[in-house]
Amino acid sequence: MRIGALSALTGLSRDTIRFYERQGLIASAAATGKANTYRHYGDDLPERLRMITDARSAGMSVADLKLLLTFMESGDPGAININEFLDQRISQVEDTIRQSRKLLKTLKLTRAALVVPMDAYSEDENR
Amino acid sequence: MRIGALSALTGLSRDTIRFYERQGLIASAAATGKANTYRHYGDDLPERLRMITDARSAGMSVADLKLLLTFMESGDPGAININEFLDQRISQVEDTIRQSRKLLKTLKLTRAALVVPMDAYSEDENR
DNA sequence: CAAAACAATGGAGTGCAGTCAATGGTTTCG
DNA sequence: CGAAACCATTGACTGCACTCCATTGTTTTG
Repeated sequence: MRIGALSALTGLSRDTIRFYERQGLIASAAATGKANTYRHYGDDLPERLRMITDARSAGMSVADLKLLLTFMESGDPGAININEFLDQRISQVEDTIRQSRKLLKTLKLTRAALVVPMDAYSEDENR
Repeated sequence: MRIGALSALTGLSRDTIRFYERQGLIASAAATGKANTYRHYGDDLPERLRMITDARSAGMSVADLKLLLTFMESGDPGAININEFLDQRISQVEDTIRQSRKLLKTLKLTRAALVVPMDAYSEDENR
C-alpha cells in the first residue's frame, strides 16, 4: 500500500511515517512497474506502526526503538550490550507502569470527590 | 529548606526546580529574617515533587499537571471543564498503562529468547 | 574577614519528535 | 486529456522540557 493508505489505517500523518522511515524504524520498497518514486509498504506495516506507537506512548524513545527493532529482526546486537539494554528498558517500562498507577489513583480520587457534589447539583437543576 | 537541599532530596536539578516554579507547579516563600533573595521551600515539597515526577513519567505534561495541581489545591476549576479534563487524563493514563504492558511483554519475550543461548555460551567459556 | 559554597536572574542553547511549506513529479478519474 | 488527488524531497520551523552560562549577590566556614 502507499503512504496515504497507511496513514489512514494508523492515524499517523504522512510526515510522521516518513520521519520514522528516515529514523530507520520502518522500511519501504520502491514500487515495481511504475516510475520509481512512490513508497510501497507491506501489509505488516500497520501492525508494526501500532507496536511503535504503543512503545512511544510507553515512553520509549525513537532511538531506543530503533535498537530494539533492529535487534528483533537481525538478532544482531550491533555495538551495544543487548542484555543490559533490554534489562534497562524493562525496568524503565516497569517504572512507567508503577508511576502511572500512582497517578491514576490520584486522578480517580480527585474525580470521585467531584462526582457527588456535581450530581447533587444537577439533581437540583432537574427539580 | 533551600533549593540545594531540595535538589539533593529529590534528585532534580536546581534548574528543573526553578523551572517548575516558573511554570507554577510549586511555590516558594521568601526566606524570613535574611536578605530577601533565596527561595525557601516547605517540608511538603519533596513529596510534591515526587508526585510531579511520577506524573511526568506517566506522560502527563507540565501544563496539565499545573491544571491538576491548581485544582487539587483551590478546588477552583478555572476556565476548564474539570470533569472532562479529569476523565481525559484518566483514560490517557490508562492507555499508557495498557501500552506499557504490551511493550513489556515484547521486551521480556525478546530478553527470554536471549537468556538460553547466552547461558550456553558462558558455560562453554568456563569449560 | 576572606574564601568557598550556595543561590538568583536573564537569556541563550539543546535534544527530541515531529510538523509545515514550497516545489515539482506521478496517478487516477471523469 | 486534463484536472484533481496523491506523493517525493529539502529544509526550515515548532513546542516541549529542560539545561547551561554569565554575572551578581548571599551565607557559611575555617
